[in-house]
Amino acid sequence: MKPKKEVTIYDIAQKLDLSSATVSRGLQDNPAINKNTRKKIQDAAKELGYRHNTFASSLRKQKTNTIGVIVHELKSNFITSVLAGIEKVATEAGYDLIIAHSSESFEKEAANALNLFHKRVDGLIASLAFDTKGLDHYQHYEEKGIPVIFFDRVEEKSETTKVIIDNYKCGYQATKHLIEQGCKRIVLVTASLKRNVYAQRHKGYTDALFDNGITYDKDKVLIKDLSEQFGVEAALQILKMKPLPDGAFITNDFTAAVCMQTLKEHGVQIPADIAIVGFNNDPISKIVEPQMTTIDYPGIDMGEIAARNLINHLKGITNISNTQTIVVRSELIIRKSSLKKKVLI
Amino acid sequence: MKPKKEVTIYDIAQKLDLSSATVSRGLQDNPAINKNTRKKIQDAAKELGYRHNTFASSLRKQKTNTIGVIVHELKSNFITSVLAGIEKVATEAGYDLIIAHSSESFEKEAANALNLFHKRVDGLIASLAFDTKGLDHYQHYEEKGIPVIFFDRVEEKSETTKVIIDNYKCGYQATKHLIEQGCKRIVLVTASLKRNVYAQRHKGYTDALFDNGITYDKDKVLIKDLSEQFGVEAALQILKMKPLPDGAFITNDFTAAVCMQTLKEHGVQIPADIAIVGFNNDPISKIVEPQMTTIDYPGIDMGEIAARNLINHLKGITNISNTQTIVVRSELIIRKSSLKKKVLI
DNA sequence: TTAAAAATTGCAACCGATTGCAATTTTTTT
DNA sequence: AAAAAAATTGCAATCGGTTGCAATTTTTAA
Repeated sequence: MKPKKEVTIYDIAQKLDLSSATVSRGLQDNPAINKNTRKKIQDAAKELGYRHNTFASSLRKQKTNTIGVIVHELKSNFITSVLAGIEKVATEAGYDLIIAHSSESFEKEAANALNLFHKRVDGLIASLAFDTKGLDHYQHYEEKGIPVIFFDRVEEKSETTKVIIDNYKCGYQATKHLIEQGCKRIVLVTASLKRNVYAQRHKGYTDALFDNGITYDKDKVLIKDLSEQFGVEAALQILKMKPLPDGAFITNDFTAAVCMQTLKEHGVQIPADIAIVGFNNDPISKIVEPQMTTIDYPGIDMGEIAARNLINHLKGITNISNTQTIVVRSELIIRKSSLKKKVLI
Repeated sequence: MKPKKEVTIYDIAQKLDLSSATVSRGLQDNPAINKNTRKKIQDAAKELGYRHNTFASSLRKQKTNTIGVIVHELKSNFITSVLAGIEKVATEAGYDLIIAHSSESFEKEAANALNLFHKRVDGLIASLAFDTKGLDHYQHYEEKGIPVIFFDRVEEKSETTKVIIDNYKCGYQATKHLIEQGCKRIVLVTASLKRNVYAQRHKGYTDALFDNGITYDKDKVLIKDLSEQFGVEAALQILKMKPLPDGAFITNDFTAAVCMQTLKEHGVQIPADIAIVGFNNDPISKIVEPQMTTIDYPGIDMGEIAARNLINHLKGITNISNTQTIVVRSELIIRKSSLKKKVLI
């Protein structure tokens, strides 16, 4: 509660009888300044309790050393993994992070994008909201030449750099796996097909059905928001289907867990009656009973890759526009929830 | 890729043949400026694609309109709820957020505190890491008169403002509930007692035992990090105890879920053999089987309260130092994992 | 010992927005 | 119509650090 006056480079300069320019350089360890002088400056700074003024610096340098991150949701194991990856790389490279989340709202996403733009982030890493249409709200960035990298939820047709997984392959594999387990009536529970990840998974699903001679039935595709509530709803819908489906591919582990639980409450045996495959390899997938077959993909790696590419671009080491799309590995992890047949391992 | 020059108030001033001072005021809707002039300025700003320069403004005004948040972990449903609460209030009040997380490391927490200090946040909201000792790393803030509010994980003896729940009561209630269900050998699985929340819960546990004539047995208290791994370890330890415990209070739902799962794999019946109470009311607590009794407390409210108090202080409406401790409601939610006796509801 | 090269340091002009106070213009009052 | 009050607008300094270029000092070479 004693608002001391801030210490500036001028105070240091005065104390050491130097110019502010020398002090500024000294604090940055600029080799143009004599080693002893540098030491003296840094010591004096410590002694006086100097703190670097980011604004003054950013104002003059026209960059902030800050990376903006926009995610569609924080309450997601995948997203927090990605953030961990981004943070690791960014911290090592001396960049700060500003994290914003859109809560799956296009409006909030656009507002965040604008806000971070005003905050003059040096670069942006983003994952789109459910209902985000187009990338016009990132227009500003392009105009100013501020690099933007998208991950996971991206706009496929765009010319931007993206870090994604092969959602088509995942959808295909998951469905094929269910078919191999003998499933013939496979439900797909997913979110808006306007979002690339869900559209691709859906395509993988339909193609796998087709390749195995199973007719696609649009009534078996349930689309909503992948919330807890939807898990219950989906289960109830499935229960109403005659004949009862014998497999379900649910593109989110939490929703899948809730759905499975509801099905079980209604006397359905998993996997005997209905085999289930989730998506994300969330910790919850190992907690539910039976443990859930799911798709694993490395959030932390995606974060690291996105951040590293962005930073390399910022430092002029590489150029983002050369790297259009980076596909990260993903794999089907088979657990009990989908195993109708006995397997020897 | 065409780095246009930034538009400044001077450009607007020139275009409208006004002074930069008038433009600055006009952009802020300062009533000292003629209404028509204000309109003209704002229109011109839009037309030219002006964007406010936060640094210049912060540099001059000596404040950033930014609140720093330090959390011990992002991968936590509770924490993300708190963040949601903080964000809601902050956004409404026109404050931005910078979120940093310490990954339960004292060093990272201190580094983050320093970094946010350098970024000149107007105020700070923080929750301490496991092993954080003392509050010396927030010393700078006090010296500069920057308000800091702690939530959940706090330093009890400190004179700071805190938003917490009554962990003692929670620990007492949870334990008492288990006793009422007939448990006599109750295990406590928790984290370092150096952290207030765990110390208080522990005290509640011991007092509840004492009040009910049960001897405290320190071998029944398992302390570690509340990780997934620890859930397994705790279960194995419990299994080794002779006679087998008949109740367990595990101060984290995820750890509790893993522990419960491991116990079940070893043939233990829940709750018949061992009744279990968790902590947090994480979504997972409703997914496990049987559904888990747990302590619910409102992360979102805690976030809102913390943010609102901080902002009110910043605006001079209230003074933080008058409000030392805010205790938020919490309650025991009884589910099947602890019900040894039949209950009529 | 002197000239040339290298190493240090300082000058001064930015970066953009804000704001106390003065100046000017407009409106109201007498 | 003149004086006083109110409404607008502008002047100019300020926030603190950065950096191109010039000036000075030191070191090395001749």
